[in-house]
Amino acid sequence: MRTAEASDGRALSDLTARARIRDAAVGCFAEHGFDTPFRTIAQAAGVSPGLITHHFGSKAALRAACDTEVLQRYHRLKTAALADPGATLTSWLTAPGDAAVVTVYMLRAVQAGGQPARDFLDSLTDHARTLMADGVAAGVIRPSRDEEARVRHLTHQAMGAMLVQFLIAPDTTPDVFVASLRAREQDVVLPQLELYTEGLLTSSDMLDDYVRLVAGPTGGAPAPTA
Amino acid sequence: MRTAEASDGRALSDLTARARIRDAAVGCFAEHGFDTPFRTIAQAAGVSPGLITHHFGSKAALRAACDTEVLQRYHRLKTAALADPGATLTSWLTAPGDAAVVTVYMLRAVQAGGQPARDFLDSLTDHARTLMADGVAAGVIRPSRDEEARVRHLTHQAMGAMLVQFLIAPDTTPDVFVASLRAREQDVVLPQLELYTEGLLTSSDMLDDYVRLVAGPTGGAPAPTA
DNA sequence: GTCTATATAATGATAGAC
DNA sequence: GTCTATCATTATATAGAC
Repeated sequence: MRTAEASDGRALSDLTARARIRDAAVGCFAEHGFDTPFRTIAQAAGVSPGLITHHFGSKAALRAACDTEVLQRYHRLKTAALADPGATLTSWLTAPGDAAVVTVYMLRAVQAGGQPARDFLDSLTDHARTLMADGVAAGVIRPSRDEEARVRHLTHQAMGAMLVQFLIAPDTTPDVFVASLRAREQDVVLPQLELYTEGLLTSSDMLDDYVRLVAGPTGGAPAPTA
Repeated sequence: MRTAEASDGRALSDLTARARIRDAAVGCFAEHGFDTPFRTIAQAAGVSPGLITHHFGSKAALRAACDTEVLQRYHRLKTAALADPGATLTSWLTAPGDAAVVTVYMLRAVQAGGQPARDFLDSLTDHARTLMADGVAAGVIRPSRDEEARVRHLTHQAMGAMLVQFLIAPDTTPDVFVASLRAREQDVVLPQLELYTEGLLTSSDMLDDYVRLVAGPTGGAPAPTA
């Protein structure tokens, strides 16, 4: 008899052992990193270490299963947040509980690099692309000469700044980390709002020169009028 | 007979064995990460693995010696670049050779987190602080309501974006990585110049609200007039 | 100072009993 | 399906010969 595999609610303790191991691994990976030994994961799942290998075959396969699980949770949280107009991107990414685990897991995946890092960053970029396009369409965000380059760069920049905050923070639980992010909010929101509102440079000479030099001869997009 | 310990020029092959091991470790750590086994480092240094333990005692001590060495190289490169008015910060960070090793080593140190990450980021922030203050004094950079928060945030953001580029790039040598950074320059310079020149938002409402809400009651710095 | 050989510890993966 | 016991690998650190 197989119980439902937590297609939505989750948190039920009567799951398939495979699902329980996977969820325990997601939690351990978020909390202690991907080098967490099988013994720790098995203990968290309430099973023996050998059973992990029995169900997943190898550590790489377990990691892959956790990656897809976290990506699914991310998309669930994303659609739930899009339905709530009051939630900003950083507000729900730093919510405690499941969102905190997803956020820290993604940070650790980016930290570890490789294809999983690219996959998670692509998902975040997809998210930012729609938000950015909506903002431009609504007139609250200035258009760019290269929208795709901008959304990628801003996503990498935002994720990178968050990753740096994570890397210099002491080792804690996901909930404690996102709480520290919110606590230090004033240190980042003011500079960020200044930058997004007023820019950094007093003159547009550097941008003008660059556009004339690089984007000009190749027939780049015309300068936005907004 | 002890030869000079490479106080400046370096690259001499007649160094103390300890220095040769340290330099080999710096190169291996930059190229293959801090998990490089002793065998690889010993082979690169032309010594036996046991000699590493004999000279440094433990792997943590070797790592610490490499950290201070790289920090010294960074400061040497920094002062050399400050003497050259034509060099920008990213231009000499992405120069091939010794600068590339220093850059990638620092990226890997930040990736690994902990106290070394904080130390390297502090040095980079110190560097940015003077550049930013000079720019504000020269009138090319807008003043901020909180200069210290801005310099920290912008440094973390810039380093974070570079780190993300590094983490999603395929494993290569430091020289190849910084070359790829320069090759992809147009993907990041245009969005960055747009952001630094024009900002992102069309309205200053969010900033005004935030300043009134948070910085106002606590007697924050007045809005810059530039 | 330097090397060879070894001790020790930890981990992922395997084999077989229940 | 699950567990216990074991294997094989890897890496750091140590001991002692030269």
